[in-house]
Amino acid sequence: MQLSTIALAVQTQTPAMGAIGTGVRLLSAYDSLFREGDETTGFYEILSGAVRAYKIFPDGRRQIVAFAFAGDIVGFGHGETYRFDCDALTSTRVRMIPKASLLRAMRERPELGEKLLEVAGGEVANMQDLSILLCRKTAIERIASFLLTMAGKSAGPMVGRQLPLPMCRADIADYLGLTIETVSRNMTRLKAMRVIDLPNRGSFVVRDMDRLRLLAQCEGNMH
Amino acid sequence: MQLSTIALAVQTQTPAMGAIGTGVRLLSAYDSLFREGDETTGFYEILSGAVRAYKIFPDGRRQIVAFAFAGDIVGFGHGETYRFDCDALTSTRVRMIPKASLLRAMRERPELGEKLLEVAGGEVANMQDLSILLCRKTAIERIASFLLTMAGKSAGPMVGRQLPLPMCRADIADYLGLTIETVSRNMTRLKAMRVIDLPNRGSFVVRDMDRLRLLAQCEGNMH
DNA sequence: CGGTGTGTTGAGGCACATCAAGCCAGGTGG
DNA sequence: CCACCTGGCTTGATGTGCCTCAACACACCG
Repeated sequence: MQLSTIALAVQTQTPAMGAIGTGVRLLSAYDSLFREGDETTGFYEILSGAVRAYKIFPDGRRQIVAFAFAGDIVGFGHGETYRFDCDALTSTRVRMIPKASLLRAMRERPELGEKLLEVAGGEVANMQDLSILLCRKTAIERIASFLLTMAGKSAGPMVGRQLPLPMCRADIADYLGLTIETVSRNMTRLKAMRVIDLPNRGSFVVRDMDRLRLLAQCEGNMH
Repeated sequence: MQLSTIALAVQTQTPAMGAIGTGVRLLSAYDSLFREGDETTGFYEILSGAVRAYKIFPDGRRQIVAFAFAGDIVGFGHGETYRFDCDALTSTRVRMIPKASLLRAMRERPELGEKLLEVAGGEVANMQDLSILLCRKTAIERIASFLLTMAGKSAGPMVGRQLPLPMCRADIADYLGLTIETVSRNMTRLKAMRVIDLPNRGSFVVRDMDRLRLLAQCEGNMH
């Protein structure tokens, strides 16, 4: 299943991490990046595609903790071993940044440490938003918020254009703390309200950004 | 498990931090440490007492993001300005660590940066656990988890002894994403089950640690 | 063509929210 | 010392949003 991880020893240059990263890996859909309990060998910078990070409970419940897209870095927030599973949603390229070399680079360039602290801070902020979303918002508010952030992820105009939605309903449900049925119902509800359109699997269109924002902001229809 | 988001493993006695801190402030109950939007002047080490960090929404809803106790450090995960309000639960002493001096120290001793990065990572992890708690657990599971972490916070034996519970029901409710009524009902339910005891306001006793653990682990009574 | 996996739609139940009293300890003033 | 108030907590009755269970629609594939 997840054997096709071809390691390419390519030195790609991105502004983010410069010359630190070395190995680039190519993942197919649902290939694993790392598993809960694995030793944390390093961080991964997503070059293209998308991944999901999640935890599975003994009783089968699953919580997707984050989606990450091109430009994001995953692997933070773990100690000696990874605390979550992480795998690709679609065909994905990642660059591995070994922990050791990151620490070495940090010794040489302390400003890098500051930068990383900032990144970590942003991550914390995201998680706080997620917590709020999960316990203070209704189903339709959660979906609206989710679609809004998904729209924000892709470059270019956000309205009236097909935007990628690379994850399946089950992934969305497990991220938002809902069931697939509730996700489906509220998506069609948003479609009926002419706020979004669902032309096909794997993409969506924002038709009325203002109302989408309104719904996401908890102001929408809480009577 | 998921409590001290802002709270971290940096110990008071660490020589690293020791010489950095300067001003000590004394707060009474509900005195503010900082407010959302304030410029981040620095971090605070809790010397004694306890604080809560929270966000208030335009519609009045409140989400407590973390509680922090003696030995914890708050103020991480913010950019130029603080991302949430923070104030004391009880009489509390804090030591302020100015941001500038921390950055200076980081340049001189890069290993400090590592430590802080670890700390930030732990914070992210805690927030992820909180997300899981908020959307995958039932009311009684949330309360059990909460009491378990509260028990873990205080030194000494955890069973059969009065443990401090410095926050009111409303604080617990806003942390766990429940109402005060639901918190109250499930606390008395745990008491009726002889898992805990509630001798008086501001404290609780663990009577059956195994069952408390079981309940917290999502295994408890999910039919 | 049936088989499978993903998404949609419908009916009914349950956990938690909401609304509303009532309880109890601490404080204050007569 | 008691009457009264206040705020935090508990308990009860009722409503509702989401879950559960179940069937169906549809695309894809051998």
